[in-house]
Amino acid sequence: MDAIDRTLLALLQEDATQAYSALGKAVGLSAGAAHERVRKLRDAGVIRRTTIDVDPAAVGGGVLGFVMVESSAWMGESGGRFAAIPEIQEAHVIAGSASVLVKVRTATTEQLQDVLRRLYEIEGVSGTQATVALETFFERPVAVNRVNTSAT
Amino acid sequence: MDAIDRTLLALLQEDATQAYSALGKAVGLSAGAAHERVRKLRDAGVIRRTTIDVDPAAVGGGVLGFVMVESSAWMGESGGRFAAIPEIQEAHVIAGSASVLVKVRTATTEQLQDVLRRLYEIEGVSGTQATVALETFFERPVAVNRVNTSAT
DNA sequence: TTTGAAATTACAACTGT
DNA sequence: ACAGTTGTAATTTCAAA
Repeated sequence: MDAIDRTLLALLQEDATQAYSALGKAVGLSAGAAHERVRKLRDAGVIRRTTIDVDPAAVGGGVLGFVMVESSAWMGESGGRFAAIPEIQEAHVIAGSASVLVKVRTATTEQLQDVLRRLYEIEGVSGTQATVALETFFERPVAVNRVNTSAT
Repeated sequence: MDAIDRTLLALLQEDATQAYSALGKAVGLSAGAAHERVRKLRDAGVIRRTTIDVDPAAVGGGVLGFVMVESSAWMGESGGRFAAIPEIQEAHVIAGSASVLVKVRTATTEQLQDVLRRLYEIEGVSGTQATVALETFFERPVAVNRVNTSAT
């Protein structure tokens, strides 16, 4: 994991369709060498997968909400219950008064309310505190150009 | 945007490296037809880009925090100030008591604290309320298999 | 790093609805 | 006109020297 690897990651985050020859040129390497580096990053799990970025509004996810879920019980094993709600894009166990923070995308605020209803059906959930996003400044991939602390 | 398009989106979210022949087979179309549909989804902006999913922990982003940023002024034009902090992965203007919700990834909690310091340097920011994620249940792409409301 | 074969993409012209 | 099929040339991938 040196500076070249991080540059490759940043370039692929921007556009994963570009050819290895272009990647190699950008970092001063041959296409084969760039290819080999990317293969190793994949094997090491640094690159989890190649995917597409879909416009949420185009697939019925124009309303973005965050919900603080309060609980009266240990929620550490409840991940599957949250994952069963497709509108939930992320779910994190958090420190603090609430127990779980979820990120929700729906087409309408009515559907967001319905997600709250389904959240209450999960055992241990004792309350929710929902916030609607009025505007998204940005959503971007993890920054890779930073002093590294862990990893190979 | 019919059912086949949504299936193609879901397949590409899972693995954007697969060949059009495989995509076509999965939806009962020829490789050329699948290619044409994906091209149109790209042109329409439904597919914003092809990218890689990088493991945050491998690039110094093992600590995940959410920060509610309170403000004493209109924050609608401050997006650039937040974007200038690379550790911030997302920033949303929200309804409610706080003004902006940001998602932050750092290597350590000390670095998270330093992000808070930099947030206070943004004009109008009057307070922050940070929460650390103890565990991430899941983070996944937007669900595409849903009744569509907008779009072509 | 370079090479070369295999696979894939991108782009035709064509067909049917 | 529109969406899909088939065929083909140009790239690209990927393993091996």
